[in-house]
Amino acid sequence: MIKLSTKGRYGTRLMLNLAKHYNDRKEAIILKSVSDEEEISIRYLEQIIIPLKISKLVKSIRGAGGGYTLARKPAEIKVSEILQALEGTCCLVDCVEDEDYCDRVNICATHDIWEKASTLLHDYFDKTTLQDLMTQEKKKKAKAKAKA
Amino acid sequence: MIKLSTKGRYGTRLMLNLAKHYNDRKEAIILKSVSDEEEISIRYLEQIIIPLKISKLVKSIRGAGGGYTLARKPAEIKVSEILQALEGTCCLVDCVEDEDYCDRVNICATHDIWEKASTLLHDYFDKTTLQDLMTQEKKKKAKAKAKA
DNA sequence: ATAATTCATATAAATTTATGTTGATTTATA
DNA sequence: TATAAATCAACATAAATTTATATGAATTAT
Repeated sequence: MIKLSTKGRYGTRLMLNLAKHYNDRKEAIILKSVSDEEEISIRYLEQIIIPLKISKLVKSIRGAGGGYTLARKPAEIKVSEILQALEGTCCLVDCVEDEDYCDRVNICATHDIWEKASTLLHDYFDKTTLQDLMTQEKKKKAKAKAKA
Repeated sequence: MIKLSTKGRYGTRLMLNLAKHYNDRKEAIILKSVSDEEEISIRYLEQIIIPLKISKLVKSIRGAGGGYTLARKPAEIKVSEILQALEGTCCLVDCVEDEDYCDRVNICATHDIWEKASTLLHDYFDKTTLQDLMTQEKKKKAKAKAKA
């Protein structure tokens, strides 16, 4: 499997969860709440949110009544930014990002297809925002409801 | 990083190497030769080639004078087949392949974007064959030579 | 017989994934 | 001002997976 790490997956769900509450009221959300709703260990979420904070995708409010909020509106946060913060890059292989990684780069045809594939992924994630995810989720829920 | 495993990377190079020699003469190629040319541990190649054999992408000839050959012409072997054999799937996340993996599938919007991204990747690798890679490599080498 | 080679398993090292612990720091609020 | 709630920080541990090497058995051409 070409693997998206749990950091990337959980981090995106974390951000989507913050996005949902961002719509309700702009209160700070505590990780415990995200942990309960998304069924992800709070200890792991604590590790995952650090790079999201460093990349200024979330803001933290310390102390009692504190928590986290999105730093920007859901429509202004791209999935590519989330993955960039968590995975470092959208590339499939090291040799795409770091040309010095392997001295075959200039003669290796496989390098080119991993690069092209990485671009396909990045372009897709770059045009998908948290707002898009919320819209999509509403659709899905309506569909699931209609089915029941 | 959305990571293509070394199995997938090395396995594709292994197949491309066999493809190159398939053109010369259709002799069996020993892994030692692939190991030398691609600078990949022969022990690791031995492990990687097993699933390729199981998926009938390569044929093995045992004993002295033996080795491996492609089971079909390079133009008839898709990169998607190689990755399928080595990675099990082209999917980015388990929940795309196995709907029972997570009970949120029907309400989770992130599932949908991983699925869409997986499809993008698969479609691309499905239209790329070993022959395409060889053509691409010739181009690259000519370019590198012209530059020098 | 011998040497070359695949085939099969075992082991080891590295990384990812996840949880646990302890405590410091900040801040709302009673 | 004391207390509780929450982030922040720095570890330590452990399970699972990936990556890689090691050893030897089985097969076959010469």
